[in-house]
Amino acid sequence: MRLVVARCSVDYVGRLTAHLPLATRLLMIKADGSVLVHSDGGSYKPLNWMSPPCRLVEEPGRWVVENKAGEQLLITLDEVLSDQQHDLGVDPGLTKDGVEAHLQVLLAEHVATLGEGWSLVRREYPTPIGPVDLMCRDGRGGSVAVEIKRRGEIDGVEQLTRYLELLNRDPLLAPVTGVFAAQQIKPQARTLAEDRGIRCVVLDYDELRGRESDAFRLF
Amino acid sequence: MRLVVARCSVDYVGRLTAHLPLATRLLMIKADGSVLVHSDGGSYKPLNWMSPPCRLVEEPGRWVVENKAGEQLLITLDEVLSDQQHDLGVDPGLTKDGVEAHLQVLLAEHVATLGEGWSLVRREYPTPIGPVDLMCRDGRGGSVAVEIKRRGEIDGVEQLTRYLELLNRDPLLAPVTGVFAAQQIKPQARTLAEDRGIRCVVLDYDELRGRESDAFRLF
DNA sequence: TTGTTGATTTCGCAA
DNA sequence: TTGCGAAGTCAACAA
Repeated sequence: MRLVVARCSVDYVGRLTAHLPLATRLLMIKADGSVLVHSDGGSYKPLNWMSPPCRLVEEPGRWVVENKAGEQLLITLDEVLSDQQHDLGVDPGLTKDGVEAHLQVLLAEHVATLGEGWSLVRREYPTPIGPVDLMCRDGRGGSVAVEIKRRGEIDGVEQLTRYLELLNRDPLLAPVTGVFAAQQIKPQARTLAEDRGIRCVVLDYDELRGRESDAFRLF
Repeated sequence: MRLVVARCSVDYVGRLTAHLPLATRLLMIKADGSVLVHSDGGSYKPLNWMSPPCRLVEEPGRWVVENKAGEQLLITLDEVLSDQQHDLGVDPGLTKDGVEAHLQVLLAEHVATLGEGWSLVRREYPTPIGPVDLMCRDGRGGSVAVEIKRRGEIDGVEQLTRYLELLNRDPLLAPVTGVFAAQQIKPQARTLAEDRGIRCVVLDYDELRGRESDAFRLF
């Protein structure tokens, strides 16, 4: 990785046109040729960048970074304040926990959270327009499609609605009711869901994880 | 901005739990206290980070970055290979062109692109569930709601459908037809739209911009 | 290769 | 401040 601190102006021409006037910035050139232009603030997103695969051509006082699609990042260097190279090697990468997939696994193991006598038919129940997160049977044996989101927004309700419309065409399955389960449900999503007869359930991740621990403690 | 190259391991505990095993990485500490952990590859997104506002506490061999919500980024330093500080100053920032807002302005000024005798009623026509991008009248005086996207996907069709359903409840306005206008319309979105009687129009940004230039040339 | 969905999304605008 | 939609979204995963 090469780190250059320089007074520069930057122009991007590609999916849009963007210009950065002259200022001092950090230019990060990664081993794969990608370039990031960072200022001293903002979030993790660079002011401007070129994603790999791309190639950097260095001319005196000017860098041209171009990718296959013809998008260009032009960096005009006014003054280079620092230029250093480091060999970082390949990164072993990140391990995560706590995302939607985990929520799905947890709720699948504890469908009783949704109601007494509920049982799981299957996780990732296949339909022609995509898998339903959970297919369950409620206490009276009725089919229930459950859509799980970390944050419940209108899109999720629309998605579940499409599943329900399709599933209810199957006479062997119908009637299929719907449950929209999320850690947080936005008011507009809740209104739309309930207007369509879909039940909303707010999930408590820590509580589900707690039940998980309890289950382990039995052994 | 402070740039540290170090062999380190990183743990994030917050909205999720994530771990980075020992490796050589770039640690970028911005003036606002935010920290970015970059490897020599991947995209512009860091492997791990803490967004501002947050504060960094330096202990021997260990950095603790914490924000108000109690999310923590723990960096365990094994060996510091480089540590340098640069004064970048405040960045003047980015100017953009070519986004959806501009498309909306351009099409509003050239609704005739959509059909002969068409006129604009108003841009950002308000409804209880959000503003319709353009409300127009077609050559025969019929109301038309236009949804504009850069890339037309299913979400946009759903959105327009909700608007149309609502607008058609108003007897003074009904019947309201729909136009889904985008620079690019995905096949699935087109199928869904046309199935619902919504007309699809592919916009040519350069052509609209050209008409704009033509208009200026008249003066 | 293409499409779909999630994201510690981030970012910008408007109410 | 909050909420919502767009993003040069990116990235992972399935078809």
